[in-house]
Amino acid sequence: MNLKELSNHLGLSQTTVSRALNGFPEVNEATRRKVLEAAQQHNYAPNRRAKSLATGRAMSIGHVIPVTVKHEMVNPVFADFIAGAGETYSNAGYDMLLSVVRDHDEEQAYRNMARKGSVDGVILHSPREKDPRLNLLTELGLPFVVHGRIGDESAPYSWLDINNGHAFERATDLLLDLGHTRIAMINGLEYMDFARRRRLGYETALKNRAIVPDPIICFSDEMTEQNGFYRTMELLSQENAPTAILVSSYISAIGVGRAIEKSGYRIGQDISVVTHDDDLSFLRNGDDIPTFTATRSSVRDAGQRCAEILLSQIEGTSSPPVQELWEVKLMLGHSTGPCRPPQ
Amino acid sequence: MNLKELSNHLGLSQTTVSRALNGFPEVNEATRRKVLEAAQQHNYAPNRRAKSLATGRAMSIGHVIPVTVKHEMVNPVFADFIAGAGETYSNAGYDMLLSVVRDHDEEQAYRNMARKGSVDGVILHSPREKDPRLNLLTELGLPFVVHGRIGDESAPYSWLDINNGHAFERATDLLLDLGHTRIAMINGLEYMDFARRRRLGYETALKNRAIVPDPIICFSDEMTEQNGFYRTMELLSQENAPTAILVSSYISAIGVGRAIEKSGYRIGQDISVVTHDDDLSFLRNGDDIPTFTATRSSVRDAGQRCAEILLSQIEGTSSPPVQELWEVKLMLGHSTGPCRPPQ
DNA sequence: CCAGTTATCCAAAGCGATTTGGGGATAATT
DNA sequence: AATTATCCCCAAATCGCTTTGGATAACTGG
Repeated sequence: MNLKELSNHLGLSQTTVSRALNGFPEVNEATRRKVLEAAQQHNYAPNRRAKSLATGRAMSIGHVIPVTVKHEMVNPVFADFIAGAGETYSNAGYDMLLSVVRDHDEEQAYRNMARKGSVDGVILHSPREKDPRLNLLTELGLPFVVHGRIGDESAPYSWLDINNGHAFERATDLLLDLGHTRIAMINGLEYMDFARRRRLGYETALKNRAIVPDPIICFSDEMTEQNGFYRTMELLSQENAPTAILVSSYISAIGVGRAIEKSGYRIGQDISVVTHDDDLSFLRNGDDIPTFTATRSSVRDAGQRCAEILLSQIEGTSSPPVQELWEVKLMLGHSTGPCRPPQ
Repeated sequence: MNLKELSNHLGLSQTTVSRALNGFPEVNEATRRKVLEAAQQHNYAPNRRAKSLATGRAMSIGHVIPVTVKHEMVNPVFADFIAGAGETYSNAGYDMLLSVVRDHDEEQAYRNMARKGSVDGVILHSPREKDPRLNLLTELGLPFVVHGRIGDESAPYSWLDINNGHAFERATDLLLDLGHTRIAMINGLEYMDFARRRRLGYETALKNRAIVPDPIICFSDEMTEQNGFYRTMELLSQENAPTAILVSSYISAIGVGRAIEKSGYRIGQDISVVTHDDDLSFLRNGDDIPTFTATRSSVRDAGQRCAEILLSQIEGTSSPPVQELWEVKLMLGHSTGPCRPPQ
């Protein structure tokens, strides 16, 4: 059933039917009712592609999801981010277009979306410190919102980020306050902006107490459970092993925990652990008292808010860029305790 | 740059330019070269919406991702499934349309996709034993492939499933062979077809050894880390506590492991654990020797294959339904050992 | 009673592609 | 030389919607 058939059936013009359905004022209320009824009865909904072509709006938002070539890995936080964003989209009548690509093909993916006109805007995921996609998208004239930040946050683009630096500075301070001085860090890939900022926060806290960061106990890699495990095994076998570990992802922290247990230590007693926690729906960090002491921020909420910002950017009239920096909660859990060096 | 502009620029008709780009034979090779060059140079690509409208093919595939109202949870296996499927789609020039909805709104989501003509086919996720979506999609005339199976697999629809029943029967047999007789099960929601089949496999194995399944040690719930943890704590505090636990998801198994450690037992020594493992990219179950003994099957491979089947269904000429049942590997890891009842 | 509104509706022109049904050269065949 | 094929190309219709620019009839106030 298409518009022509429906309007023939009703003995009305396509114009009137279209206007009735889209809520224009110049149509009699009685007619509108008839139209709406008939539409419902015949299960009619305007063809999306035709509508898009006529209005010039794709009514869909693109997400480019990179798969790392290195480990063929897709970041699991996307699941929750997308759950948040998706809800906002549906409510506003937008579709979500996903493009899953090898991480080095990301630029081309954005370029294609723009060329083919299949989206009205995009969310930029996993920003790097210097990210060519910033210029690319600006150049393409495609509205976008960055989940995170590019190194240079003074540029006039919209972003939503958590205060990674402050979060990790506080986390480090907490450990220092507990008496730990040899604090390891198992970070994400540090060409990612969030990881770089976390590292800076960590170093700031150390330097404030005149502790020189030791590269031997700092790792930067993909945030898998396995990396958490192996890096921790490595740390614990060192001569001057750390008494505390700062972790960039809850998933890695699970591996960290496994390694600590396996080595015969107890988390929170022999070794303290603080992790960042994206509050993933399938991996909640405890109920009232968290399993891991953590800096927590819901990535799902971020998805929802990013989507809102993007839609208002698209529908609003050239509004100024929105830039939001969210502070994170520091949740005290069972994984931290006073420094008590082994042996 | 659109087709009209490009053809004006070239001094050719739109017809010829379109045919040149789409590889039709009735265009001079010299002309075609010129057209391709100009297209490249002006960064032209046909507008997706216009092309779709003209051809009547949306060139996109829909996925409906349910978020459970209960725990606001999105199943993390989607990330990997979609990574697999996405690759197939891009290679074939298809887009992926994601619709994230509350789990009780799923039907409406499929219905909308069909009405609005925004997709050429869909993947049906998380099938139930009796699933109304089967009839719905058939009725809507929308090509689809089920990831999993509906209870009645004799119906003529395409599906790709792993042999859940056999997998869990083997897993249970393994535990029985190790001398365990009191084997608990922490399963997914049993209105889901996969969970039901796993339960049946488990019961079959028990009955073959004349053991009556005990409902006190069988749980059916969402597969979160937390559920794994709490159910295990519950099990271990029982009078006649089980010596082995069968788990339906690697994520829950992590919680199971945490509970076992926390209770002062050792996994694989005091308590044996076998889990199903979807081989998630961010949660690999060990390298050579798995952390957990597991029935393993890559959900990413499943995504890729489901996409292939769906595309061939859409492009092929009314081919018969494809039904594939994959056997899973049983990987021996560190989490199983001979029965050695505590105390 | 008449010009000026107001309330409703419609025909037709887009949107940007594909595709149908020729048409004019040029080459090949009688 | 006339006819037929073959090659290459084009004008125009089409997909299903929105939107522009009226048109008609009823209603208003002076």
